[in-house]
Amino acid sequence: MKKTTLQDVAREAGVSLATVDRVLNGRAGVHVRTIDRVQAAIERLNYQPDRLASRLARARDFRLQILLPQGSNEFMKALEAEIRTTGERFVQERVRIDVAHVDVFDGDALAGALERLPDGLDGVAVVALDHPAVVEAINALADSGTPVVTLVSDLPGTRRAHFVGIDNYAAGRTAGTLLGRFLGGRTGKVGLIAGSLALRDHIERQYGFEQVIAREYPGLEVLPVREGRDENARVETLARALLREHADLVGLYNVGAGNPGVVAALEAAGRTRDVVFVAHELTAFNRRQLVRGVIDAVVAQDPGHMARSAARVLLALREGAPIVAGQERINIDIFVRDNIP
Amino acid sequence: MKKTTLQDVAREAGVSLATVDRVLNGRAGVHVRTIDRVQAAIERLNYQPDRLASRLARARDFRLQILLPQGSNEFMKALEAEIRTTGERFVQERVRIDVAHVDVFDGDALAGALERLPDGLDGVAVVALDHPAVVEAINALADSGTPVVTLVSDLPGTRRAHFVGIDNYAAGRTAGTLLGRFLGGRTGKVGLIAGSLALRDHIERQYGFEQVIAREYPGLEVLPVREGRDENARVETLARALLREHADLVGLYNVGAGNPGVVAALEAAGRTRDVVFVAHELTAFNRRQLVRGVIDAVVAQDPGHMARSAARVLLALREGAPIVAGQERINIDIFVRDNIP
DNA sequence: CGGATTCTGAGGTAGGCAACTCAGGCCACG
DNA sequence: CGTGGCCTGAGTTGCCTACCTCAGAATCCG
Repeated sequence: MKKTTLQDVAREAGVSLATVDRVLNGRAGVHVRTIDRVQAAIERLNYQPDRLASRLARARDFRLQILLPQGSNEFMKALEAEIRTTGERFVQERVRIDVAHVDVFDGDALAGALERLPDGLDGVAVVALDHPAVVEAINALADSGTPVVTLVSDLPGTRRAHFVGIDNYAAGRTAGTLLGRFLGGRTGKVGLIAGSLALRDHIERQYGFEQVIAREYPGLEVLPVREGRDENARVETLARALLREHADLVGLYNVGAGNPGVVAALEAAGRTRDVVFVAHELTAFNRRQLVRGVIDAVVAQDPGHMARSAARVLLALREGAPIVAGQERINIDIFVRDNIP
Repeated sequence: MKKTTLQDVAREAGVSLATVDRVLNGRAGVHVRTIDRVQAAIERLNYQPDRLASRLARARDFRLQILLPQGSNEFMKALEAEIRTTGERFVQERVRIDVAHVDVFDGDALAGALERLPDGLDGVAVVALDHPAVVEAINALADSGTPVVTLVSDLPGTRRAHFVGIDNYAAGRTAGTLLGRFLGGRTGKVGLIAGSLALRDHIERQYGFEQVIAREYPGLEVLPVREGRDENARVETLARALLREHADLVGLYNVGAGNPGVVAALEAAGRTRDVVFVAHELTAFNRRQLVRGVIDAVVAQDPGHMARSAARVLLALREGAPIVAGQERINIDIFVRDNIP
């Protein structure tokens, strides 16, 4: 049994290739009656377009737009680098990936950027911020037929087609379990540092973490969260204060970036070994500290995977191809010193 | 700057398309002088074949052959299922994936199967067994121009082009670190169960595990490894014996399959909570035990990723396309109850 | 108001896209 | 005058798309 082609469908429906193509791509200029006939033929023959052929024949390249927060942390930089690498590879597949930067914390700016996006985009990936204007802008884009995926930080209330990222609540719980188990029955206080309490992912992680500690490790007391704004210096100040004020501090969890600050504080206090420290993301720095034994575990999401997944998902959405769930799921990765890639 | 095509190369070299194509695909019937001319033109124009077009124009589909151990454990079954799923999707891309089963433990049988593979294969993935005849057969295949990758279990001495799997030594170390840290200073004996000491991956894991425990956790003593042959009943017997003979058993590491046996033994002894148990692979059973808290951590490799990676790598090798290292690296995944996908 | 003219919507034709492939053709050699 | 070796030409792959055609409706003009 040979593969059924557009030709077959055209013959079956009694129309020309162009008409079938118009129906398939939802372009105008076809009578409703004809559309029905063509669709019936497609059903009957179980026709599936050949992605290779259609990509080859397209005049225009696919254009994907990625919106990242500007001037941000190491993880975002890694993500951007991965997106660019992915972009280079996808050029060969007739896909162009553009990266733009916006101010994450300014909802109106982000919404404005979304609205001012050029026409003819085939997909948009955006690091979403929870703000009414952003919700609106994403919905408008989605409604206009441009597939939208959220990246790293989700906005579940919108009509985005997909989320490329992890469940940060589960990530926080994971951090809690690791810290709790690594402490192995020791009792005392646990310091908690977040980047900003305006970031949904940070709040979710914090919440998951606190919940696990409260429920499973009664001997541990989580201190009130402090905001480090993902800046090394500021984080260091916070960490030093925590160490100074709480002699019985046994654990530290940094929800966001700024880990060099934490490490510096631990080193200054000479407590790199006995304080269990759980951090996020497998940056070059964190990698070194894992090996040194200063960071005990890292909870991470793979920026390379995320970049590729965003591109694949957007393309699949555009081409009407199925999304392979297992492939596009972003795992909550745990790294200890022994399984660093 | 437009993309350079075969046409351009042909014009530049002063030959026809067909000739360039022959040179590109290393087919016979071209004079050495002409080959040089064409290759020079390719260099000069920095020509890169269009995979889309070539896939489309191929008369024949790509054919990949996967060789899996027969009648095996849950992980292998999951891997096979993933390979079949991958195969279904790749059909649309002109790739056919066949799966065959061989007896893993019989080196000659595996070598024979490799030698009897049909002609015209575009790639072979094999769960390798360390046996001279197998080494020989893999090298012969590779030398005949068929890309070969090893799957799950590697054979570094051969001319296989790639290994799809994890570093099992590191996986064992990871298990050791998790177990050691989870025990948090408790002292006592640690039981070690392997499937078979003829399996390279099991030995490597065991070695990595023992090394970490010996070096980092002086309070723990690893008991001599016992072979459970990946069978539940046999593993249960071993686990029961360990629990009975060692009152101070605080940890268990099962290198292979048969975890239901371990769990049954732990339950019978009423020690599901206080013995730290680290297992491998995220099977349905292990997932449940993680949630229940009987298994404390799972060290895993993602069968879906491995299936897709094997297919992608073989294709890339065949098409002369680059391999994206980050995408094809198989991670040593750590799962605790909170980050189960 | 009738016929000519211009729109407009519906649908067809043919020429790409970038490679693969097969039936020949040409030349030189024996 | 065969026979290889080397190479060309033209047809294919499955789909996209710019450019047409054509009928019927709307508009115009005398």
